[in-house]
Amino acid sequence: MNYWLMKSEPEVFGIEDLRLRPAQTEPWDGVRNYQARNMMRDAMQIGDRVFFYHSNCAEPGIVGLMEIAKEGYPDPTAFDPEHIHFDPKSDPAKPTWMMVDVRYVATFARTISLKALKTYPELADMVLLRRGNRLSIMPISAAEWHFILGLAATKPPEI
DNA sequence: GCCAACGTTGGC
DNA sequence: GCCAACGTTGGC
Repeated sequence: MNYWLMKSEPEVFGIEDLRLRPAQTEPWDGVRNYQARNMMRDAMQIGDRVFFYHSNCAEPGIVGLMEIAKEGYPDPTAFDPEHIHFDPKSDPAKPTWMMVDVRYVATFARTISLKALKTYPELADMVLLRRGNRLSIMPISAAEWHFILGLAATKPPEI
């Protein structure tokens, strides 16, 4: 069992959009970064748990939980010239870009904000909090996972 | 809207 | 292979 964090801009696709999808499941398409691609292709497994992170919004932070519903497979948006994530260099016979399917699990009663996450020494080594980090998909350690779940289950983090 | 940080591109 | 220019991410 692995733990992950995946970012999305809520104005584009937020956790409420996922919750309302048929089967509450959605392909996580459009990732065009090799590190993130490698994690989806090589490491993510069905049943892995995922934090849903809202980025580029009024209150960036972790808003809920998902799980991996389908392991890495080619991202068809890379081959669609009409699509915003079209990549003319990607060969359908040898796909460059991969995606996974995610399934909705839960929405937290309150966002665990980036600002709050930064206040806990237990989370000091989180990839998310490393200076200059821009990965849209990143691993979470088991210790970090359980600590953050504890925050969500108890009183809402202040700040 | 600004801008720091980082990845990618392409000239050489 | 170097590296400057450019584009993107994402917090603020």
